[in-house]
Formats: sequence, C-alpha cells, structure tokens
Amino acid sequence: MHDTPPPATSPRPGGIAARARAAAGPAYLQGLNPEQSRAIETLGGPVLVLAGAGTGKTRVLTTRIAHILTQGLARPGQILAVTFTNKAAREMKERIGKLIGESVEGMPWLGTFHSICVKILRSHAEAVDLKRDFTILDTDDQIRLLKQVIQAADLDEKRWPARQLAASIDRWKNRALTPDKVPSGDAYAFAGMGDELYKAYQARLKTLNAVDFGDLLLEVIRLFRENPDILTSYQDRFRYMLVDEYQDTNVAQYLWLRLLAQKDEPNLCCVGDDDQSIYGWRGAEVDNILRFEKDFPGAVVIRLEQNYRSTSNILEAASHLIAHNEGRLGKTLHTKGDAGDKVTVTCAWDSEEEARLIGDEIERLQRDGESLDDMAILVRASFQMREFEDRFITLGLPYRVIGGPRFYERAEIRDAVAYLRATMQPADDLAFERIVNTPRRGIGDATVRTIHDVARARGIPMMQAALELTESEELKAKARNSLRSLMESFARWRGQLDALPQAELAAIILEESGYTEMWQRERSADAPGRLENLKELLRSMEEFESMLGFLEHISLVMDTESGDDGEKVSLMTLHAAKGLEFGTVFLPGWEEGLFPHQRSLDESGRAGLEEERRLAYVGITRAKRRAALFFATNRRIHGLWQSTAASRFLDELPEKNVEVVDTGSLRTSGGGYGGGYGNSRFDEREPFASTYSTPGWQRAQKNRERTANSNPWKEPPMLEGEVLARSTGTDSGYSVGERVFHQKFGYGRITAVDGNKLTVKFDHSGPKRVLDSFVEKH
DNA sequence: TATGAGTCTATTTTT
DNA sequence: TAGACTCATA
Repeated sequence: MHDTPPPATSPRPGGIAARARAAAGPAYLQGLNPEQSRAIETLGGPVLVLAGAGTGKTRVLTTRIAHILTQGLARPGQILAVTFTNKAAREMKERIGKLIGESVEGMPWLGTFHSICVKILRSHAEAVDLKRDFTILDTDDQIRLLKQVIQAADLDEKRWPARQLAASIDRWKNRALTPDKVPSGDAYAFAGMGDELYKAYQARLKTLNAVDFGDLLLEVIRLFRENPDILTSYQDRFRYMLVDEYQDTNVAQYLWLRLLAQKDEPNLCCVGDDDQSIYGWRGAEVDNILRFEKDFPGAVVIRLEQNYRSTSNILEAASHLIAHNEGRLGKTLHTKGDAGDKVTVTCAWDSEEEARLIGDEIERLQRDGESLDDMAILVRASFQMREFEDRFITLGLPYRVIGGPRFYERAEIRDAVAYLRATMQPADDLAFERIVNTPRRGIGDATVRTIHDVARARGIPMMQAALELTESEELKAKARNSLRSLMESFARWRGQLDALPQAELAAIILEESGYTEMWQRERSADAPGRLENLKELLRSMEEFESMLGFLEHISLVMDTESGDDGEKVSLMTLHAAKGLEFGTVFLPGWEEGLFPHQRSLDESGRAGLEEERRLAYVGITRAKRRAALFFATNRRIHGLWQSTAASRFLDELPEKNVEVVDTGSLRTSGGGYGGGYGNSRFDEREPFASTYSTPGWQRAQKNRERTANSNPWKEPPMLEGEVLARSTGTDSGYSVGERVFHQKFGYGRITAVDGNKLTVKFDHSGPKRVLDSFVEKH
C-alpha cells in the first residue's frame, strides 16, 4: 500500500527546481531519504535492507529494480525478484510499471518462490524424474494421498491421522529434509514410521507425476545440486536478485537462494524486518535474517528507520513494546509527523462489551466523517471475529472479513476443477477419484477400490484401469454401466478440447456430468451460493489462453480478486494484517492466554512469546492515526467463562504514549449475572490502574520478576511462572470442598483444584473453571 | 444413503 | 459452547 509519501510535485520544465532535480538524477530517485537512496543505489554485492514498519520498503524494492533497468545494468529477464504471495508480486509489477512508465510484462522472473520454481522445473522436469506436465497438489490432495499411504502401511487412521502426517512432512520439507535426512526423533513420532511413510508418499507422488508445494522448492534444490551446469546457467542469468520479506524465508528457501547466490559478489538484495517475523510456526527462520552478514560476507546492511505512516505516539508505543524482545537486530524508528492521539487502552467486562464499545466508536468516527475503509479490527484468533460480526449486523454496520476460506478451496470449485483436470490429464488419479462418484452415480467405495487395485497392480492410471474394467466381468452390471457411461463422457469431452473455448467446454462438462444438477437439486441454504461460485469460476476461465493455462494458474494462485462494493470496516486476524495500514486500528483481546496465546507459549517458550510480541508490534504499527487496544476481564473459552488478566504486552507499553480510557460503563456492567454485587474491581476511578493493582496482577508481576531475574538461560519451563493463565503446579492455597465467592458467579464450592485453576460449582451458575486469584475464601 | 447420536477438539495460514 | 466429524442404524 502507500507506505511512502507521494513523490514530489510534477516537474515544471525549465525551472530551477527542474534543473536541480535533473542534476540529482532521474525522476524516480526524487523524494527519497538518504537511506532509501543508499538501499537503491548500492548495487555491487550483497545488501540487507532492514526496513521497519512503514519505512517505504516496497518503494525501495521497486525503485531499485527500476534503477537497474533504466541504468541498463540488466535486462528484465536478468532480474530475479521473489515475493511470498501473489498479491505482493502483483503489486510490485504494478508499481514498477508506474515507475518506468511502461509495461513490465517483460519481467519473467518476478514472482513467488513457488511460481518461479514451477517455471524452472517445467524446463528441466526430466532431470528430476518428472514429466513436463506434472501436477501440483494442494493440501487437500496431499491429505487424500497420505490417507492411502497410511492405509497401505496398515496403520490405524484414527491414531495416525493423515492431517498430522501432512503437517510433519510439511515441516520437514520446510527444513529441506528429504526422507533419509529426517532426524530419528521426528521419524519416531509416527509409530516409528515417519520417515518410511514420507518415503512412500514421495514414491506415490513420482508415479502420479505430481509434486506438492514443498517439493517445488526441494526439487529445484536437487536439480541445482545434481546438475552444476544448470545451476551455473541460472547464476549467470540472474545478474540481480531481490528478495522481499526475507524474515519469512524458511530453510529450503534459504538454501535455494544460497545456491543461486553462490558466486563472487552476488548482487543479492534482501529486504525484511526481523521485528515483523510472525510466521515461525510455518517454518520461517528469523535466523536467516539475523545471520545475513555471516552468510554473505561483505554484506552492506542498511536500516530504514524513517517512518512515514504513524504518529509518534503510536510509533513510540510500538517501539517500546518490541524492545522487550531479545533476539533482534535493533532499529530505532522515528517520524517527522506530529504526536497525534495517544494509544488508548480500554477495559471491557467481557467480549460482548468489547464489541459494543468498538462498534460505538466506529459509528462515532463515521459520524465525524471518517471512512469505514480506513478502519480495521485486528484479532489474534478468528473465533474473536464472531462477536464483532454479530454486533455489526445488529448495528447495520457494513464490514468485510479478510482472509477465511478462499475461493478455490471451496468444495464445489475443487470438484469442478477435478473434472477439468481429469479431462485434461487422464493420469490424474486424485482428480479422478474425487469426482468418480460425485454426483452419486452408483460407483461406491467397493468399485473404486477395485479400480484402484487394478491400477496399482498393473501400474496404470485409474482412468485406464476403469476403462478396462468396463470390458470385463469383474464389476457388477450396475456399476459397470455407470462407469462406462462416465468414461464415454470423458472421451467425448476430450475430443472437444481443441474445438471449444475452455470456459464453454467446462460449462458442458459440468452440465453433462450432472454436477450442476446435483446442486440445483440440493435444497440447502448454501446451494444457490455454490452455483453462483461455479458461474464465477467459468467467468474467470475466460481470461486465460487455454485450459492448461487456467489449471496452472489455480494450482499456484489460490485467491481471486473480489469486487469491492462500498465502504466497509475491515475485520481480520493480525497475521492477515501484515503489510496493510489503516487510519484507525482496533486491537481487541489483549489478555493473557489469548494474546500472547497460551499455545504459543506452551509450544515454543520464549521464542513463542517473542513471536507473539512481534505480532503485537505488527498490530500497533498498522495504525496511521489511532490505535485502540482493548482487553476483557471475562471471556468464554471453550464454552466456559474464564476470568482473564490483562496482557503483559499492555504493561510493556510506555506510559507516556498511552491513555487509559474509562468507559463509565464498567461500573454497571456486572448486571445480569446473579445480580446485586456490582463490585467490579474496576469500581475505582481508573480501571487501568486498578487492574494493575489487583492481587492476581501483582502476583503475576512478582512471578515475572522472579523468573526474569533467575538464570534466563534455563530451559523453557522458566516461562511457567510468567504465564498467568495456566497450571503452575504451585499450591493455590485452596482445597476441594471449600466455599468461595467469585465476583461474577457468586458463591460456590470447589470441586477440583488444578494448580492455580479451580473448578467451582457455583450455586447459581453451575460448574466453572476459574483462576484462584479471582475468588475469595468464604 | 440419509439421519441422528456420540465424540472430539477447539491459533495464526501461504504456496 | 459449538462445530466438525465418525459411526451405527433404519
């Protein structure tokens, strides 16, 4: 987005300013700050650009490319520019086009890691035992294939779910581990067969002439390693290499880059921000960026610290927060903008009130003339969205959810695509299996198994096996006839491939196969929407040159541009918000356990906490003018009401940039829960201060200090003391059978004690799990 | 093959 | 609590 100020005013010919500008260099270099200029003009050898939030990262990247091109240092085909998402690639193309004032269709090597790998693999497929028309499997295909592998190994699918194996394999591939390299500890995890199953899966992929996403990288690495001549040809070709979001690269991507950059003075420019690394759980290695100078000796490190996005209050709050992280390269962001409003922290009674407060504030801002498009609510976990959606619907406030299920991931789209794949590529067993009995045509599990067995035994594709089975007596008459008719249809469709435009043929296929009819008959509420999606699919096909081109596109690009209609508030997860910016940002749910998320702390200890903190940093730095943080003191988690404590991150914000909001509604918000006690601990004038002076909070503080002062290099368990909302194993001072009083639920009797968590059977509201610090002995 | 009862499990998600 | 999913049963 526009993370930099607009370029200087258009040149007036002949003026002093114009002459001065001409002396200063080409127009695209105008209006840059010194660091940005350096990042663009430092061209010999490796460069690492540490670009803080809102410092003009994309501008540097695109201008650098424009600069290389206009200086005649390389032709478009000699520049490799890698991004993570298609969206980022698209954006870069557009912006370069604007900069050099012509089409950049000539930048064939600007794309995602994956799309560039596909391109390389297609031209050298044979070298890695693939055919040129190999299929790319997505997660869904992958899981179905793994199910078969698990079955073949005679393992209980329940105990060893395919999903989990898929996740493991994914992790291994992220770390560039082939089956023989899987560490024994990891392999042991899957009934001691992890590596074997992985190997079997890879073998199946090869026979299917297919690769999964991870393979795209790994196969190219293998290609380069086993064929030095091919590697050299690419090293020579890519005179300049640029990588966006370097902090998000995983081991495989790193190795891939390293191979290409294996020459003297590689012109490699990596742009990233270690403070915005939030994808560690997906295999990203912050370490890659932290280690850059060691990996690429002689590297020039340039820091972009001038922020063009946020007010200084927002910037200082975010900077102070992120300074609590240890493993970082360190940057000091500054802005020339004004102080602006302070970052607000508001305490709500529960998530419902939180949504109400935010909804009210949005309406107020709207009345003051702010655009809904310029406001966003960023949540830690998607379940939080529901409360806001409910609230916005009752208010009639238009909103859009960003993220969520993608167009091409919907069942009806995947079915339709499977029909097309099976038509185009008769050897695509997975596609065939998916639709052979959809709509139901009497080809049940037993028949499919027979086809499968024949195919496996003879080493032929299922489609061919099916064809042969229609001519034998092996299948029951009914199944055989049904199968024959389906095979005839496929033959017919294939015959029309060259005669008809792809969208038209696709329409015929969906019609004749009975697929459309299946949804027309279905009378469930979402059937019309699905039919609409199918139409949308056909429409989008028209833009492609051929059916094959279309299929290639959707296997890599899983999103579609959805038309935007009217002003809307945006609702999304913090992860989805990276790279975006809004005038006003609402950040609800800043509570221990939710943010930082308990699971992150449990699974990754200190590293997990630091990643959560970076997430918080990303959240705050999305805001241009206003950042409003919220936390609720009560939240329903898995159906149980839990008292929650304010996030430690709130405590890590600098007081001078933060304003605590007293909503006034706090004092009366206790109503409705057994009534009569309205004694909220936010009764005092300042809810923020009072939160921070409750016994629970203070004890948490003490625990934190104590553990922080003890040997910090101790094993992760040291975190336990820091973490409030989990069992600490310490004696809570309560025992089963005791009577207690809880501010929200009233009187009750303890039925179980688990560390600092108590299960209390409340007289009026039944059994609940609560933290010991929120009840009193009675 | 359609349905209901019972069970399980609840971050973040791109390619 | 709620949703997804499995499994048995008609």
